[in-house]
Amino acid sequence: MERIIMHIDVNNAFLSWTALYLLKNGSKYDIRNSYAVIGGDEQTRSGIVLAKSTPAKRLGVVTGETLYSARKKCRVLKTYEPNFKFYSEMSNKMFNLISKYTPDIEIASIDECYLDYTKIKSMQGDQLEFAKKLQKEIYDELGFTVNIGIANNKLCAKMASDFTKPYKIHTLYDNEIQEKMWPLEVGELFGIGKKTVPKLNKINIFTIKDLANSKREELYKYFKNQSESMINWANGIDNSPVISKPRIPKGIGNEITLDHDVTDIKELYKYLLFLSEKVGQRIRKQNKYARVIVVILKDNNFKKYSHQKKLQTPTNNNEEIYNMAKIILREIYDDEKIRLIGIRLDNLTDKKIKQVSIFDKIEEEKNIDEVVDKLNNKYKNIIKKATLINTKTRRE
DNA sequence: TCTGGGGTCCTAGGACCC
DNA sequence: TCTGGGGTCCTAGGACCC
Repeated sequence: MERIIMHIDVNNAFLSWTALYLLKNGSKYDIRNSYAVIGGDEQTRSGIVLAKSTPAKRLGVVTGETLYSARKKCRVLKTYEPNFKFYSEMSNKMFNLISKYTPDIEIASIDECYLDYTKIKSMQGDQLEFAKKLQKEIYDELGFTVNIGIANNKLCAKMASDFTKPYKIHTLYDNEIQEKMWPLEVGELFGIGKKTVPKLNKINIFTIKDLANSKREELYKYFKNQSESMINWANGIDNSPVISKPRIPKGIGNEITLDHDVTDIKELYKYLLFLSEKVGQRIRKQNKYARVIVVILKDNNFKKYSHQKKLQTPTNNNEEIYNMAKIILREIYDDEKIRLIGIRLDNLTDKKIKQVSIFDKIEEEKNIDEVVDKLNNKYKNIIKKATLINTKTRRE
């Protein structure tokens, strides 16, 4: 049977949600209608555009560019800090609202999801009418607009929801692919990023149609095993199912850009300690253990590199994470000027494989971590290790 | 006043085993 | 006169997405 899939995508999510937050807290303005962006903090060297209003977009402001560059395009630009806690509330409200209609939704990110309409069509009726109703309901109940794409698979639904914005519904059924998708530039295709576009252009592929009609053997020379799926995407072929099960994380990582370049390894240790506690807290919340610990560095030339170590015994213990991270750092650090440092826990597993010889010590430490986690949750992170008290930590 | 942070998946090369 | 090769695991890095 032919599937009917919808992709629901919040318009300018962070900016819309901050607009609502401000309105809720007494602001007279709706920043959605002014030259506004959500951006990081230039003082801590995270000054990039995370989301922009439609008027700002019209002046050429793009996501990911520096605030400095955005301001050059729009001198009256206003910037607002992100409020992830509120974003996550709004996100949950939207997914809950959509879930009323079917459990078959896949949460793809904080502001988008897929919905498998196939099974509920007989109950809910025409999909376009349903989409209109859903879109209006989200706006009436929650106050922000979404785009909805309707198609026969996830890829095309996703492409359709991106066509024109805001507050639009588009279809991209199998029989519309040539007319609606093929004329687009190849970089518009989901999965084709900014590194791949120049490579494709070089072999005379400029539109999605060019890619769809390209020769498999020719493409294989440049993209190897990737070429098969690239051609499939360009033809709108995607058989992946809507997966409604909550995603189990494959890895947990945190990284911080430092407010100045650091060359003192002892200073880097402090950040490692901070990061160990952060990822430790998160992994224990998931009830998982990590087999692999990765340390990530970025130097002042923006070169990123990482090293990892596999553990004998998986861990979720702060002290163990920290100690291993220090060992890895010592191995890779060679007096570069460090701009960013991160820790990632990978190869997650459910159970700890117990090693009797050191078991007692670990259990004891683990209990301490758990007590601290509870207190942290209760008293908003007032408990910090002594060495961290003087370490500048950044807001989310 | 230059450039975030959270992920996923893939690839290539080396080590190691049989 | 020659020195396999498949399978698997591990690691580092890259591309992509929001």
